[in-house]
Amino acid sequence: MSQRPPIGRQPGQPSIAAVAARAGVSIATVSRVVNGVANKASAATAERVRAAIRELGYRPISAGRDLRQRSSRIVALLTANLANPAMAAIAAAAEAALRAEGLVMVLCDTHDRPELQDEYLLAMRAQRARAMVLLGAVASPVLARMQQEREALVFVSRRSPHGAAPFVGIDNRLAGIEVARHLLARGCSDLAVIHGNLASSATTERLAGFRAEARRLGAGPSRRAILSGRGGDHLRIGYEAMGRLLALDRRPDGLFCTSDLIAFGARRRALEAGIDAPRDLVIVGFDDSPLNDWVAPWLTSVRVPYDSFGPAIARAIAGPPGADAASDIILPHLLVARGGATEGQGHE
Amino acid sequence: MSQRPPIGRQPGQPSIAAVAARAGVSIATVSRVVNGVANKASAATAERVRAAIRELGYRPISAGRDLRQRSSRIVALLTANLANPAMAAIAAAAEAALRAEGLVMVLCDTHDRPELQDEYLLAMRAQRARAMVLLGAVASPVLARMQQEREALVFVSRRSPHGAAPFVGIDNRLAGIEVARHLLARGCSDLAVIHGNLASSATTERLAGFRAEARRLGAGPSRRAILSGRGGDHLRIGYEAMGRLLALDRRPDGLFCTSDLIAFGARRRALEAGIDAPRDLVIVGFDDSPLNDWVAPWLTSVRVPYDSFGPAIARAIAGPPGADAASDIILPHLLVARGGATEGQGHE
DNA sequence: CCGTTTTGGGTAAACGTTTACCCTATCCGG
DNA sequence: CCGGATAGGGTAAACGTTTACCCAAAACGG
Repeated sequence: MSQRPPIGRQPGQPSIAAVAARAGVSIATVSRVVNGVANKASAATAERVRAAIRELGYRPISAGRDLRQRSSRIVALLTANLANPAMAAIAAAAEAALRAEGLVMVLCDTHDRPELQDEYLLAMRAQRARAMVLLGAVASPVLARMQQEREALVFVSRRSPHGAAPFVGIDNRLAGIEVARHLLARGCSDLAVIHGNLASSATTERLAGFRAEARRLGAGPSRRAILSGRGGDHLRIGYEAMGRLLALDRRPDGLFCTSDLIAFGARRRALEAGIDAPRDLVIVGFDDSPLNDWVAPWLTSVRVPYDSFGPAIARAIAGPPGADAASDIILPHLLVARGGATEGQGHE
Repeated sequence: MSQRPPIGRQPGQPSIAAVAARAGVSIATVSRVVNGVANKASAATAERVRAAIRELGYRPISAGRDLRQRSSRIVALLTANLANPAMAAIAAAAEAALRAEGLVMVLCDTHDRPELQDEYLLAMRAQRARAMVLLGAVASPVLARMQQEREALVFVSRRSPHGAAPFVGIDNRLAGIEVARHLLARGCSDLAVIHGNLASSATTERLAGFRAEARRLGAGPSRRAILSGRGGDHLRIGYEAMGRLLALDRRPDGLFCTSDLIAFGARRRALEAGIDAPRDLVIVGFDDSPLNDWVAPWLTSVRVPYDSFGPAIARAIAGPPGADAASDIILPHLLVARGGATEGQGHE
């Protein structure tokens, strides 16, 4: 059965010992040169070592280092839903930023399920991941425990469900306010909202800002016009909720969806009922994936700055591990108006 | 400066020794129980060990195992472009399938750049990745070398640029043929093509099938109606090429884009010129991301079976490392017709 | 009842790094 | 010319697993 070569394959893979031998120094010296320890090798020696490394094509095996240092160069990114282009965009940005710091990103899709999230957290701790980045965290036992054990955690987009912790994201409340203003500025009088999981701080903050501002301007949406949906599939949530919205006696003319996917679902349902956006109904989404410019010219959306997320995440990881609240990194967002009078309002 | 605790953090992390002590056995026994080695522990002992593991919350640190076994549980997935929802969908499927096998997936975005691909390949080999999955490989020196050193490589979607190697994908040539038939069946008489990088086997095969079948049916597109674009941004390629297509004396009424993103770009340019799809122009794309149903009801596209890619990739990895040509895994595709007569043709 | 397997389990040697110590020259200020 | 710093570099001990050996006891075939 065990027809695979006993164990010692990888003929190429030169070890540090091979380099040391070739350069005529000890492995300690090679290690020090590799890691750039100062005052530990003469210029000549260092150059000899570097030459040997080049010639052999040596790269330190991470397992050795990881074992010794009790920590790896891996950073785990747990995303709630990779099918969401916005999440994918952030993941891509994070990957680029992390690798610029010499870190390796492993990607896990939790599908917003607590057990899966826990399983991943445990698996990643066994990998001695340097940090876990939660892009859309959900409450779970292991997460709670790790947070109080001060494991290196960074919450992106959605705040920790278990108290203060390092956070990277935008000002969701302010964005909600801007959306309300935008809809009213476009002449909408009957507002409605379709939102996802209220356990997400992003959702609740957006919603709170929106409602407060709409009410302040005398156009607060009725309670019956604020719909939510179960499950993680935003497309279906939007589709299904729009159906209910259409059944209302007074049809809304302005709709805020707390994610673009919800907006996609809602619009499709509306179209089926002969209602076209933005002609009959102004829809505002959230996230504004880079693809929107190409596939959704009808959708006004709040753009989160994907590219800035990468470096911000990297910074959060490099930062103090015991970072409390104050260490939040809030990035600027931008309401991108489409399909109407060409207006756009920024936020410094 | 070195204010971080000297080195021995992680108070929680129990090691195999702790488990052994608690269960009153040697670490060897613990290891054997963990790995399910038969006939090496009595039922009673095994249960005692398992109890200790549960109580301590023990998980083997991978670095230890990796070092000893000279191989990790990491599988690297190098994708050409994570911004493409189709690639993201495949990545997500692969991740799920791999983790079901106890493997961990690390994601790298090569942006279709050879140097970056090489850098990643080297980095992943240093991680002792069990296999590298190339989702859209590009020719590069390190890739060529690794392939001839029989490193575990799996090519997805796009074949290896360096000769025969394990492959997972669809029958691109056949798909191209079906696209030609579809356009003609919809009454198009002037066909055009916009394609991406010809170094991609997927592109060339699709193109070849399409041209051959169109010609056979007496409607081969003129040479001037086959356009390509430089760079990796398919959206721009489509947009720009469509511009050139519009300048042609005879405007095509059927367009084959070798990726959906190209189609998105093309359609937008067409719209700007007042040409609407599918009314004035039938566009067929390729990949058919799950989002298309929601955002692109006008786009007919060849759907690749994302979900099947995950298990197929896992199988390819588990398979013989020296797998030659014959080990290709060809998955069924499906032409999804939208925006016209509701027809759909499958392929078993 | 003897010889041979099989079962159950411990010992210790890897695996490839990093790094705390140790040691020897030099250098340099006075 | 002496004493201390510093530069340059080697030795060996971790790090946490897996697994090749070794060995005792039990089971078993005759």
